[in-house]
Amino acid sequence: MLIFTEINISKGLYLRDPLQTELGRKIISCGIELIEELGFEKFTFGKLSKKMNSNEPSIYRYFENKHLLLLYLVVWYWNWVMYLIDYNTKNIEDPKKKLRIIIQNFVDATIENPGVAFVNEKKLHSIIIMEGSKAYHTKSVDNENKEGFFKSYKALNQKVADVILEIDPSFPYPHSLASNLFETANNQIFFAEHLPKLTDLKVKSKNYSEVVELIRLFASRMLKTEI
Amino acid sequence: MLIFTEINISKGLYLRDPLQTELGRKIISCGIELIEELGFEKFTFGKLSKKMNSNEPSIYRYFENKHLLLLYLVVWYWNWVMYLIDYNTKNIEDPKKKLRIIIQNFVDATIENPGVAFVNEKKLHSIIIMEGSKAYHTKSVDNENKEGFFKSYKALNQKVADVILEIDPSFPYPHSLASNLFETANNQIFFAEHLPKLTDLKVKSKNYSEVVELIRLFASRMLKTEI
DNA sequence: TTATAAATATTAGTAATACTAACATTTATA
DNA sequence: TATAAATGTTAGTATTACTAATATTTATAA
Repeated sequence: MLIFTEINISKGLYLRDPLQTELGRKIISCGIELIEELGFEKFTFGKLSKKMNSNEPSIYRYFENKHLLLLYLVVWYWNWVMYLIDYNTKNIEDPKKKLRIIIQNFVDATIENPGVAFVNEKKLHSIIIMEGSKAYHTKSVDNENKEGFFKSYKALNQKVADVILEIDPSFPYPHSLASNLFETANNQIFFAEHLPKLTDLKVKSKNYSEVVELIRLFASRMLKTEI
Repeated sequence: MLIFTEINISKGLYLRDPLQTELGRKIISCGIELIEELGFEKFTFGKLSKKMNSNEPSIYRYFENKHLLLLYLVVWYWNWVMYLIDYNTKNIEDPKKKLRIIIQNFVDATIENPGVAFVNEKKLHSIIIMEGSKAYHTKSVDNENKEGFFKSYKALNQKVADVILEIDPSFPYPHSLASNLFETANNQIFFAEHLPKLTDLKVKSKNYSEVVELIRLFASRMLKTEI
């Protein structure tokens, strides 16, 4: 069995590794709770420190600012999805079956058994849906890309692109399709929950089965074969 | 010829209609310049007032906060794309041809002739690519939806969904495909410009022809007919 | 066990942001 | 010319996004 580790998180993302200490793990767990509750704009390190019964300077010793904490969580999520895909596609040869599993894990990386005690995967998933794109839609994205902060997303994307090419080696846009399936999954869930006129899906109480069906149909038609 | 007006912008979005005064139009034009330059996080009304040689309280008489100014610009963009589509698909019967024109206008709503003197469409387009999704990925989205702030996006989406259904009346996800084509266009441009490993496209100096090709292939395969 | 280092907490501070109130001045309109 | 509307000016508050300095607690090593 694979072990889920965070060795893929770039050093530069944090000042002190939050996984190594109790306080660091509390920043992650309470940070997830509070960002999910308040939304990223209203979330501050001051409020987080109160929730943790700690203090602002201690948090600043771990993360330079709240943007890098969000990015850390998003990178964590990408690693978590990568782990789930690796784990669930192990020993599976059929690339179509692999893509089916990938889609399932794209849509709902929360139904799997708990990964790490201090990470609430359901709330992390909510943060990805609501705040995820803010982690890279910033003026600093190019510098952060140079620092290697997005290599998890790229690795995940490359893995999916490879499966796409296994299914159809002549498909001209494997990377675009891979990122599109991932982004579309998150986006259509957001629309279903907040702007339902922009989608045909119904999502009731976090039941994402219709989303899986949609993404499978998208993938099937794009690759001209039943996924 | 159609006239591009802003009657579709909900009253609640602003405190005083910026189109009615010189100062209001300056808020829009300088706001576009400055958000594009600084990014939305670093953009403040204080900086904007200095750029305009005006003052903060005057800006606050038009917009409650910078989030609503961004949303105003995004709604403007949706209306602008809607206008372009209406204008360019006028008297065209063939729904496939209509969808082709829609895709062209999704990808690049800037190559058309200038709409309104005080709006720099190229910079507005850059803002949409970089900051657009922040206009609705907030905790206030449900309230703002109730206020009708997203009716422009819904109307645009419905128009495209109708064309999709003209092409294939049995297609099960017309609204999802419509929103997906729009979001994918913006997203793949962002990736091409900032995280190129996540796409197969090359975008050099704002030449989006490859993006149009990609979206056309996506649409063609989804609808099982050459668009 | 004690010495020492490392981590955390406390206090206090600054500059910037996100506003609001009160009032003065300019500009438009009746 | 009177009046209202719009804009400008000044001044203020609460919050945010940090940082510095120092005290205290906790872990580890001699």
